[in-house]
Amino acid sequence: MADPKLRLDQMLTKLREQKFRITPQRLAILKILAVSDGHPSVEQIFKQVKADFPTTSLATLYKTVTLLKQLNEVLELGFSDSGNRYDGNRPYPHPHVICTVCGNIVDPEPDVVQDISEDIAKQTGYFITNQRIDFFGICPECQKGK
Amino acid sequence: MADPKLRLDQMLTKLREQKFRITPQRLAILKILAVSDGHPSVEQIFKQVKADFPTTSLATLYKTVTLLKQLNEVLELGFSDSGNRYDGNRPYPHPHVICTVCGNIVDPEPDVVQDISEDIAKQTGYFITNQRIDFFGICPECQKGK
DNA sequence: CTTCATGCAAAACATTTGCAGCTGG
DNA sequence: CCAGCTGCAAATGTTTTGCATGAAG
Repeated sequence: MADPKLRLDQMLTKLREQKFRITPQRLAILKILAVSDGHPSVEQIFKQVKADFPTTSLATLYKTVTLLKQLNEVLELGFSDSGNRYDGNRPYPHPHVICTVCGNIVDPEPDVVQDISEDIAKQTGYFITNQRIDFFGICPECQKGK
Repeated sequence: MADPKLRLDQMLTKLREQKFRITPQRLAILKILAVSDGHPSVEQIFKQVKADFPTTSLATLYKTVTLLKQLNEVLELGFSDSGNRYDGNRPYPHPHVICTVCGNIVDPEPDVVQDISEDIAKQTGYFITNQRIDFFGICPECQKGK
């Protein structure tokens, strides 16, 4: 995992470069996304943000996350059947392994996944811009619980 | 692509085996999912279904799709930022290539993607049950249109 | 006939938006 | 200062649900 402090600085720099304001609300959100421990949901981020800066609203959280997505400073994992999850620590596409029982999400070592975008592009004629690779299963903890 | 007539028969057999009723509404939905041309959305399926059996309601469509998902006779591609898409022709996990402009979805040849589930399982300790591999990009048609 | 399926309308959710007022730089 | 940000509340869009009616087997 990238150093959270470094990531926070990178995000702040990006905002300043593009003349976006650093508000206390945004700072509180950035701090949590820089760590992104366990790939939090909006609701989880919201809870933590309120501990840091209590008057933050959900709308602001959504707006900030949308902004960071546009700046490519946060990776959104969209799920149609539950809240989306966020990774601000590694904001580039990478595979995820998701527990279908407790919802925990971990990153496997990247080297097990070869990048086949080029093969796909050659074969389909698509100009590939992004990818999403998810594995679903049951984490070691939840296997024990059976 | 699997033969649509064969797929329809397979689905009907599965329903009968499990004592689910074959209603005209279900039959109309199954016919469309057996082809699944272009991986239709609920709205697209709904439009086609109504052409075949006009009194079908959206609720019934959703209920039927939910049933077929449980029977593993349709694959749902969930997207958090737009309607879900469905594939009843190949109802097992396989990679998809999605145009971010027009929404078209195609299946690449499966052989370009090696299955790394086992490596992932070994490395993370997760018991892997499912996977989802999506490539996003711009299809040949939409590239022309630029 | 009896049980299951349908269709309507209302509910449930996550997310987005409009806008008046506030505030960072 | 004042453009951009916040927070509230209302709107949105998709999917689910409760329940009375209808039809499959």
